[in-house]
Amino acid sequence: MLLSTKGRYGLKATFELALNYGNGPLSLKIISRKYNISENYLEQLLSKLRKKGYIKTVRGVNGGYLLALEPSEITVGMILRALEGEMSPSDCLSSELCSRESVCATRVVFEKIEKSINDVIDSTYMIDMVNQHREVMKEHTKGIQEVE
Amino acid sequence: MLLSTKGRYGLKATFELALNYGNGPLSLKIISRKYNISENYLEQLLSKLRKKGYIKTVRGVNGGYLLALEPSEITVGMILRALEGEMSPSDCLSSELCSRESVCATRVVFEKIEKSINDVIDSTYMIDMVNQHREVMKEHTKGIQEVE
DNA sequence: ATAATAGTTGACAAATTTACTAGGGTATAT
DNA sequence: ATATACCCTAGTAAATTTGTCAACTATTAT
Repeated sequence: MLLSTKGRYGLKATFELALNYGNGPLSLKIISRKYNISENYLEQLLSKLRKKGYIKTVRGVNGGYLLALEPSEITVGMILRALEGEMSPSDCLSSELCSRESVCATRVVFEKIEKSINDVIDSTYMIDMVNQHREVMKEHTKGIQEVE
Repeated sequence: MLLSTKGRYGLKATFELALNYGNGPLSLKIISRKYNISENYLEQLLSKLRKKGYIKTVRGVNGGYLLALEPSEITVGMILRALEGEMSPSDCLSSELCSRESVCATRVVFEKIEKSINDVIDSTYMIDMVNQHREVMKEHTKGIQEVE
């Protein structure tokens, strides 16, 4: 029931872009080094997000990636679904494989789980993550020297 | 982000035992045929549940599996965790790998997702599934002949 | 113009997990 | 005794995950 690295890496990278929002493009190299993620692998993930229109790129010297929308317009759910597909605990919710829709007791449970996950990821925006992070950082550096 | 068949099959089988609660053991053969699950595979799953003390067995002729607890004492979470491990969307929540606990913004998101999943699965008992199922069946058979 | 930087694409492969299968062993009702 | 049913371990084929690699294309500072 884990998210794969796709969703986890992709969310971290998108958060990083949100942190940097307004300061020009951030290169793949910088992001991948900061989070210790394979450059080429992360590239594939960001490519998917670009195709969805959540991020955009600037090529050439000093190029890199930027959010294509404001941090208040991008949800965790948008990112995770782009990279992981539907956040559903069971195939039988999305496909037509389940023949006993009206009767299946486990289906009802899976629907509840799915709904609870979606409630969280669709109500959490990049801006929320940024604000929360800055709040924590403020606490954290009260008297502590920290290199991020 | 799918549950594997372990969790799905195991939950279905446990639900079946809950439906049958009070009526003696139910054999592996009957359960696996009803849900179209490999007999040997399901056996391995039920073995884990037995070791956890959620179900018990009767060997020999007319033997089979029974709930070891009442349907009101067994949660969906108990079954899923026994078969899938912790229902956590990210390793960094359970392991010590994550070095930036206090600062990691994605961690906060994963914690929220995990909590929402746990809220659902720990508050849904076998008896709830049975009651819900019987309710649906009652509706469903109003004027319809159905063979379950 | 061109060197440096950066993104794009597609093939490929190691590692891991999943979903079984096989087969011998043990207990029990008849 | 024996048919039935659970118990246990090992193996394994397929799928998925998690990358890696290499060649290519595009942009821009100089």
